[in-house]
Amino acid sequence: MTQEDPSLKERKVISIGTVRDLTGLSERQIRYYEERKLIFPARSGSGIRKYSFSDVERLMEIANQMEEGVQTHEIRREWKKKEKENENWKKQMLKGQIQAHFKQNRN
Amino acid sequence: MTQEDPSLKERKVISIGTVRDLTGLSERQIRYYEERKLIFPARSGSGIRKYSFSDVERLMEIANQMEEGVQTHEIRREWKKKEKENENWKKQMLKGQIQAHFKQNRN
DNA sequence: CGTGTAAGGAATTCTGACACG
DNA sequence: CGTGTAAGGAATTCTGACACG
Repeated sequence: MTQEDPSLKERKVISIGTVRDLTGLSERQIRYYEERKLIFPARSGSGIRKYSFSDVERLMEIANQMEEGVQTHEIRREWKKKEKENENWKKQMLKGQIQAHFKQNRN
Repeated sequence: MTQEDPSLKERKVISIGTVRDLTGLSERQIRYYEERKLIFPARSGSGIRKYSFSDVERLMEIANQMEEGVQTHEIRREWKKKEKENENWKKQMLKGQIQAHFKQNRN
């Protein structure tokens, strides 16, 4: 109904204590993963970290990787890789769209 | 992906300061509307109020009503009324489903 | 490297109350 | 009735550091 929904999952509104409860991680761990550039909370005016549901999901993925013994460094590397692949995929899709468009016009 | 999504909007994870920022209402107002049974935050173990995105939406509707000069009492009354109507509507739908089912079986 | 913890301070939240109207 | 505010206390969060390994 109210149209501001699209990004509910991305809104940074959850503070670290709640994230702790949601993920089962310690605050120390959550802050550390930020230090290692795995997670990027927003900050309230007074400097308090605010997380989104997306961030919470991400933290749970990180927790899984860590359990498997993967180092934060590796997690970050893999993440960036997938990010790049995703971008390329989007580019290809766009290309396809454009070609399809011209094809249609020629018929 | 992670299957716990359905209720993202209902998860009580936002504390009152953030709700204040999101709605523009004062904390006093937010607590008062709770006192008047218009909103029902959860409580953390230590007694801190936690709101959902749904609650935030609701608060914005309340704010609109209040601006129009409607009393909390009236808002509550109207709300309960709509709730009841909604329940009846669901019952009717269910009835329809059942009838359709039997009809199909007879053919 | 990843995480626990004690330390000190700042910001948040809570309740009950007085105020105005 | 609806809301502001000062009051005192409890819970939360923050950072930088020491510890272990």
